[in-house]
Amino acid sequence: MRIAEPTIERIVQYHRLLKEFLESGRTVVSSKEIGDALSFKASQVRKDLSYFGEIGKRGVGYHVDRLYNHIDQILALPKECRIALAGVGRLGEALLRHKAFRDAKYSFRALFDIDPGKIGKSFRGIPCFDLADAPKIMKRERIEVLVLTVPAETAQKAVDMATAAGTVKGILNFSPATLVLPAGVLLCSVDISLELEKLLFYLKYRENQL
Amino acid sequence: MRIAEPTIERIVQYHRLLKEFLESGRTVVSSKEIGDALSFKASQVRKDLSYFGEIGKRGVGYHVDRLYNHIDQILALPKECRIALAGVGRLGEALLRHKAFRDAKYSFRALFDIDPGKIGKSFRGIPCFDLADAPKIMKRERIEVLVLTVPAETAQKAVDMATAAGTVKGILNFSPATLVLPAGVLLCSVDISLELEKLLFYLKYRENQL
DNA sequence: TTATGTGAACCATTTCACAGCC
DNA sequence: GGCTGTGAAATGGTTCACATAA
Repeated sequence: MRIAEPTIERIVQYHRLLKEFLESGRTVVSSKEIGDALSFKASQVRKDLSYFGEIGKRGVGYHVDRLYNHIDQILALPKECRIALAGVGRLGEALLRHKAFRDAKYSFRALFDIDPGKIGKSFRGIPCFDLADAPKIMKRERIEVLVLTVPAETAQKAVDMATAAGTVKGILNFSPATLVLPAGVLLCSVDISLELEKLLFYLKYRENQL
Repeated sequence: MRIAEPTIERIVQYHRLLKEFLESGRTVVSSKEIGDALSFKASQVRKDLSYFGEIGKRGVGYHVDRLYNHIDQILALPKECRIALAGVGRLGEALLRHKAFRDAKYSFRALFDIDPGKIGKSFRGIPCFDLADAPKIMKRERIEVLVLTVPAETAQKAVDMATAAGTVKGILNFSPATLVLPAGVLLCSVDISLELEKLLFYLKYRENQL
């Protein structure tokens, strides 16, 4: 059965919340309590959790420990995930140190840029290569995930170079470009300008409605 | 009439694309051409554009100049937007210089942090204050939008401090925390860890399906 | 009695299909 | 003839309501 994107977004949030509950020594939790903590409806929580089997106890709730481990299984990576980052600018460097990647399972193996001032240097101990060498390096390092923090103009070229070797399975894209990908490569985009413009549109729009 | 969030996300993308077309000297464009460029269906593009009035010409397409200006009106800010940023870490600094904010309409007026090593200093010419002084500064500077780049643990406190004066209308949140907001404050969240976990879940999930 | 699990109802969004205008 | 604008149909996602189990 297919799992919808909004569902998996919520699953990730349940995972976080349950980790907190687990650390605070809590043993049981109801769908209502989870929903209240994350601003979802209790029925939504129950439906999401039921996609992966019957895990709660009727009349009782969910056993925190059991539910956490269950979701952990769903989200856990089978093995180490080898990552490369293209575009060693401010945002790229911020991501190298970001909490999201601070897990033993994730490892940055290579950086790419087109700036001669950066090529050959290391950042946080990770070597920066010329983007032109990406096909060779991606293959050698068996990189599966590419983090894209290049300007929009360079984004497609970076994708083409990085996916040429065929090792890349997914891209986390921070550029505002529309990308053409080889078949079978998954894309997840974070478009900061778009989020800002969306927020400002709604602020303006709401004022006009009043 | 209410405009759905997916629609406004696409509108922002039409705006970008039309700017490119305008600069390249193109004069007319069809819904199919817009759709192909951004990976949307032509019917989707037409429906989106029709929400804001009849703007195309039947049998012809959309006049690039006219359509661009039309969307520009929809998205344009009525006036300067005064922004503050809480959490002057790597990500915060990256955002201060990010292209998304590089527009005469946006102006960062204040930064906030709890690190004594940062308080009193300036970053990119913008003064950093103690988060405890946020109520006073937010009011004085009449800040309408808050960009949140603090760790999850500090996020709620930063929101409480920054919204206390009642000037803040919207928050662009980069922390993975669930926030409680005063009534009437809009929230737009960018959760980097969540996006990464989502991508990796789908990679794993897809492999298991094969 | 309490809280889950789930089919059915509901609501939102996308896509279709074609009438209407250039 | 070609392409937009738009009701209607289809799809996708959320919420309800209640049977079920502890």
